Amino acid sequence: MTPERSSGDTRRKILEIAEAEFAQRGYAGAHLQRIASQVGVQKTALYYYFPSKAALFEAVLAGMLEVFDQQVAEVLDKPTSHVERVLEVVDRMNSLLAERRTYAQVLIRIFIDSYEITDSELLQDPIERLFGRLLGFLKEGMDEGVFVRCSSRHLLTSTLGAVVFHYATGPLGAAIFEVDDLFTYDAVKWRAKEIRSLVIRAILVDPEAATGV
Amino acid sequence: MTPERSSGDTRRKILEIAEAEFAQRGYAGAHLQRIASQVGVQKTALYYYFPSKAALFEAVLAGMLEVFDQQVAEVLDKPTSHVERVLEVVDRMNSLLAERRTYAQVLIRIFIDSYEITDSELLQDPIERLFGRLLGFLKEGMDEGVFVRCSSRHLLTSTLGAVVFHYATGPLGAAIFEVDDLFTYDAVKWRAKEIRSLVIRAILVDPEAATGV
DNA sequence: GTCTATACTACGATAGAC
DNA sequence: GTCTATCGTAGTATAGAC
Repeated sequence: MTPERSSGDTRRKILEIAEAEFAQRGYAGAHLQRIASQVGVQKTALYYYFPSKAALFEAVLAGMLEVFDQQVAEVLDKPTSHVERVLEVVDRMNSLLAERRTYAQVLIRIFIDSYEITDSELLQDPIERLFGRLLGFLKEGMDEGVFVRCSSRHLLTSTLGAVVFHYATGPLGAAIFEVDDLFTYDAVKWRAKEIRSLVIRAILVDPEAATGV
Repeated sequence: MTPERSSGDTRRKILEIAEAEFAQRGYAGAHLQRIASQVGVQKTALYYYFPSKAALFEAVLAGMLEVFDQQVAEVLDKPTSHVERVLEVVDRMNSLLAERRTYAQVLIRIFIDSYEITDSELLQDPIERLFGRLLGFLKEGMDEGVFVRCSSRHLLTSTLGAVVFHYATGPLGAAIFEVDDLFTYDAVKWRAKEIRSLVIRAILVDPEAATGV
């Protein structure tokens, strides 16, 4: 093992468990006590790594935003067509939200709980970068005439809501689907197919053209 | 004034303020202290009307679900076409979410925080009724061949996410739109137009047919 | 129907031993 | 780097006066 194994491991483990805790219970509902005991340390040990609960929350959000931004950038920087890229972004989002099952809830909470984090400088930058990237891409597609012409901002929040909300619905959403879990292999594959065809209809000027992409 | 003015008024005022408090801060983040002081009574006075914080939360959710269900039922029971009705439901939702600015957040929290409320009998019924209504309507439209054939459950969560998320985005969403407030008359009218055209493209087999409805 | 007073618990956070 | 001990605050909730 590497020399820093223990040190880096604990910090990473704290972030991982805190992410799940914040996702399920929100900022106020998450308790450092619970996080610490799941990590296997005393509550106060958390303060060695993060100066406060708010700082821990910010670190969790920043980490998640970085992953999102990296994934989105990787797709959008490809030299493929706008049609191909928008579908790949949606696919990638779906996979990411399914693979890391806390992300959808955390992402929605970034907005819903934004009263508590709007003044966080650490997050302003990644948020602006991510949304700027996506808005710019949508506008390009409209200018090229392959995406329907409309408000790119509305299209973005609508699509985001459609894509993300599904995985954030928790037990109640599972009940609607009459399954135990929305994150099984089959459920995710089904979701990918459904959200893809919805996006095709909602965004593309010529939905037929997307067949086979 | 009516004889019961004071009594009914206080209860109503508590519900109204609690709704805003729960919406903004979530269940755990809402404090009875803050609710009481905004109502203008002592914290303990709340316990005269509701036996516990959880009961108050349930009452808030139940009230909101009832309004939603009533609005949806009113539209869906009309003898008009499926195309007309689906657009009117979306319009009505948009108006309702805009008029009562806490609803979007509360609605999303019902799902996201559903770990805390899945065992509430008071809410099971209205939730099932509302979603049953909407799912049945979507299936009917598909059977009639006017809505695109796909999973009605996926279509419902996607559409719900698209419609509701926008108004739940708080200050951060406002920042994306570069406005101070998403609830101004103009902003709401704009949103109505955008979400309507998105729903037309996403749900209707023949989007052109919706012009003029 | 609303108040004062209060019990009990748990939170986030700090200080300092090891 | 993690612990024990502890502080101050604030939470939900109860009992009983008025």
